[in-house]
Amino acid sequence: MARQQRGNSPRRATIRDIARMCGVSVQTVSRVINRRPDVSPETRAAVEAAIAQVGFQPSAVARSLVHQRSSTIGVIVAGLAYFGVSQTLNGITERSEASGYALLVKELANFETTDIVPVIEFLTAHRVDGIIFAAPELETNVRSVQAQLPAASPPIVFLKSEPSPNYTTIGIDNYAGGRQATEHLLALGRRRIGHVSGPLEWREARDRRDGWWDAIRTSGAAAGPRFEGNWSSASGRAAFEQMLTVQPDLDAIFVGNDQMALGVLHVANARGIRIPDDLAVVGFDGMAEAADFTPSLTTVNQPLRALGILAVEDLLAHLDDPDPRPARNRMLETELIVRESAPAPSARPSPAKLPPSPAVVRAPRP
Amino acid sequence: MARQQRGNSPRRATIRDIARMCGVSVQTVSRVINRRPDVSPETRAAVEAAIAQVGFQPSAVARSLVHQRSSTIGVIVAGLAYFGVSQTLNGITERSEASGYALLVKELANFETTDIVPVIEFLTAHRVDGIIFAAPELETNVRSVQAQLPAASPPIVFLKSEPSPNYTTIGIDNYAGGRQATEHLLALGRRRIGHVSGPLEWREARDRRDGWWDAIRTSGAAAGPRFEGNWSSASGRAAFEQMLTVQPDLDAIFVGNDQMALGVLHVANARGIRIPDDLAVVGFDGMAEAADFTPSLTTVNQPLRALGILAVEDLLAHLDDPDPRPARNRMLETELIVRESAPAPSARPSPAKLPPSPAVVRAPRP
DNA sequence: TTGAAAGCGCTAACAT
DNA sequence: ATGTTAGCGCTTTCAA
Repeated sequence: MARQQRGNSPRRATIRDIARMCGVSVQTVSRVINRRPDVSPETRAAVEAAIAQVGFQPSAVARSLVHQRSSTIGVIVAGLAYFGVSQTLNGITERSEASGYALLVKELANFETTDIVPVIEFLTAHRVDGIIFAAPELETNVRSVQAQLPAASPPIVFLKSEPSPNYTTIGIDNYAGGRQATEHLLALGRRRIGHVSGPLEWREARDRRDGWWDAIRTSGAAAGPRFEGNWSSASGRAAFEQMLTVQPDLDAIFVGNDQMALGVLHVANARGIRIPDDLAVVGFDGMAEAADFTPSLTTVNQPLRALGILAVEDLLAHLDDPDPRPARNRMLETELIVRESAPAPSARPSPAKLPPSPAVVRAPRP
Repeated sequence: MARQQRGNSPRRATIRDIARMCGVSVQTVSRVINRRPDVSPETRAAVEAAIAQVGFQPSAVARSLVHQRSSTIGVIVAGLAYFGVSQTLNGITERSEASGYALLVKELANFETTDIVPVIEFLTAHRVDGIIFAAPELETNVRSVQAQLPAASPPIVFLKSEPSPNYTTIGIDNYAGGRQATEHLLALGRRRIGHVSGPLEWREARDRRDGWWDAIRTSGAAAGPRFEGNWSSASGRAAFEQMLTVQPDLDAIFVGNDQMALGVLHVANARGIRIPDDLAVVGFDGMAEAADFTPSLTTVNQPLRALGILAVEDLLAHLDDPDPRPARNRMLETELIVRESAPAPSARPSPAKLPPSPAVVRAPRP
């Protein structure tokens, strides 16, 4: 094992060292490094030999300084521990990697962080070529971020579902997803449909709740109970237990994410509540494990990786755009995955055909 | 909404612009930026006003060039979609953020990637101050990485469990964890203990299997069947189904991770196999959701976040170290979390006291 | 307290 | 095919 791990002590070779070693100018070395054609084969060989010999690596820092480009995308995240966030980051890394871009990742200390200026400034100071704001959309944070954007920032894509005329956004249609889930339950003939939501500071949580609520209202069914969790399975368990005390005759429940749904299933199994006969359950996220819950979970799949991939692609496509481009807004669709916890309506005849879902109607929400 | 999202078009203000605006030298501006004391209050005020006016941000790139430091840590990951990897990254971001370090993240295209040279070179070219190699440890990759380390690389910490005299490593004791799990099952009086392993190219998978195997051998019990999964719950389901055809009278099973354990529980529940009465199950990872599996899962908890945190701390503590430091090797302990799927021995009297676990004995493995 | 000069490592633009 | 000059934006001497 020849080489030791080492600090920066032995001064790193520079382009000038190589030039001296070969008796050529730095320019020639630069040409070799950048695979320019206008170098004689012999010179090229000599330079390459020298480079290999001393293990020279051109400084990307110096290059960035000259080019005013870093081949780096800044990513702002929060809550990497959450399924959605980490899946999205996964898509971002995958796609940026494929185009030779590195990621400069900054994680917000907490979700409520409204002072994002230092974070953005850190990234722009590092001259990232673009920024992806992938922190969950809270009541306050995104709007304030936008208001605070420094004058000269690179292109930025917000991963949020509220479109804006001034900023590029890519989001997932959580509202439609919530409706989709609830309409599925209605189609099953269920009429007492509860909801366990995520924390309502999260826009995702509010949108899903709104979808649930509007679907119920539209159907003419009575409002069901709603309790709030914090996305964890433990909180789903707690919320469901509370809900049972309030309304024991629930016949369906739409849960804001798959993990909380796991908690619901746990309680139901423990209490002998039969799923889906006594209680139909639909989750949200589409995590792979949901297929192996007991029983397997019907859920609304989110294209989270795609979200990350599209964000990078949008950025790459518009890196060179002149100033005040029209903002691009894009919304991705969810998809219902039907499993045992809320089977297809054909499996159990639905008592009445539901009217087709009319135009969106928003109403006061529980 | 005042400011528009914009490209790089309006040339970014530099320190020189500020200097001209204030009629001072660049040096003075630099002093203000760096909060040096030797600037008159009036000058400082004027400079700060100008900076605020044009939204000037000093270029971190230029600074890095001068300082030969980037306040950036390079992270090499693979399989961000996996629970362990993402949890560890979570710890890394948290800790580095706290110290003002940014993360330059590169994801390997796939696990088998043995040619990591370009990745390392990318990071060193960007003059990261340190590198954390957080890709899962495969049969081949880590060793080859170490052999290929470029001459002048910054300090590197390998997140792997095989200690090395030449490189700093931090790992989790998967072998002990596997033993721990299996000994728990033995203490429950189980004697026909199967194992669903992860892909055996992964060192984590091999170590856990070895722990299982050695615990069984040590106890004098007969070897149980072993099947290999790919960490997913679906693969756990498939592996367990195969296992049942081979050995239907299994009374316990140690599963290489919690997700595959979920698959096992799914099959058991579907077939009416009672857990833990007919079959005791122990998983590995300690993911929070395991508490809400049906039944709740006994599992071996891994300190994954701690792993990330310690990696960063090690790096930060040794950034300025001169050359060939003695390598530091560290191993973190796992912890058994006892739940319903394999309850504490007191719950059901164990037939015989097991001898205390003797020194490690490795034997040919299934 | 302030400024001038040199240089970090590289590339673009113009020589030759 | 190769070299020279200038400069990217900043900080570090060293002077004044």
